[in-house]
Amino acid sequence: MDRPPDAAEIVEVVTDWYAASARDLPWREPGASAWSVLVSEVMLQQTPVARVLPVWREWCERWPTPAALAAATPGDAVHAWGRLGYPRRALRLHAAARAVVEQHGGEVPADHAALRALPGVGDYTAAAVAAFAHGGRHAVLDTNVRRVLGRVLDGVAAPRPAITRAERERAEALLPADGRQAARWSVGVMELGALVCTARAPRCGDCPLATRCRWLAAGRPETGPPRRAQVWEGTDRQARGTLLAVLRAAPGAVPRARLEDAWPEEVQRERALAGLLHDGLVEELPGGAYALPGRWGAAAG
DNA sequence: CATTCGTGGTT
DNA sequence: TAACCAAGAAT
Repeated sequence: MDRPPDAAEIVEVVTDWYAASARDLPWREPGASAWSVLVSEVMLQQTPVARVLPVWREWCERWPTPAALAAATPGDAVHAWGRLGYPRRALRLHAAARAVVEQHGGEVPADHAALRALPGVGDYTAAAVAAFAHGGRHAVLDTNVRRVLGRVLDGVAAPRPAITRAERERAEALLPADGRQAARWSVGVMELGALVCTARAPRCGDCPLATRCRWLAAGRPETGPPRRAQVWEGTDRQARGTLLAVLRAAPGAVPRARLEDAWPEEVQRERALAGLLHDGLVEELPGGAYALPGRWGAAAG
């Protein structure tokens, strides 16, 4: 449980690098609200920064507080989510906004457990919001941080698919005692993984940890079995995405025939539609039409 | 613990 | 160009 002897050194090197090399992202600005940080973190789950930026700006302008989003319909959130992918995140963010209003007086909580209890907020996002928005001292273990620590400290190219207890305890042991310094270290090591210690073509020549990296010292060995390639053509996900795209583009309700045109294969279309209805991403109207939830009467935009 | 869940840029 | 993959969460 003791801090590794060179922990302070690694933390200092990374935080110095971050101060000089970090991207200028709006949710990192001093004036960013905890709510805007939460919105960014949920949007950034499995979605690249470049695609998040314009949607995040639109959301923050339109719904600057949890109460503002809570007053909208879930369908409005799904619609404004656009093409970020994994649209259930939009639904969960909307549900989180309502929970914040109802259970936390409209203020995004600073407590990790309270954050973790919000819809769409897992271990990573709870730690990130607690740390980045509130200065709390929490280990922030996303895929970037796991990759950097795995390479530098373990000498392996990629971390295991599932996070281990030992990994979490080590990350906690690395944390500076002060919460805000810990947050700076966390965002710094995350940024290092995003910009330098990347999954595919790491730029070890630009890495501040190059002289301390076990993986680089070992000659950057490829370790572990390659991940199974994810198929896309003909999957239920593609069908769901296609159907939801039709509903997103429509001003209001959509007749069933238009969904049948969008995905002619019946068995898969019905399965996908049933899934969307089950998830609450789509609403079935009395007349046999479909719409984003709460947007059946929506005019345009 | 393994699966499911979008999307589009990069290599 | 097909494959890869980008700040995970829920079940």
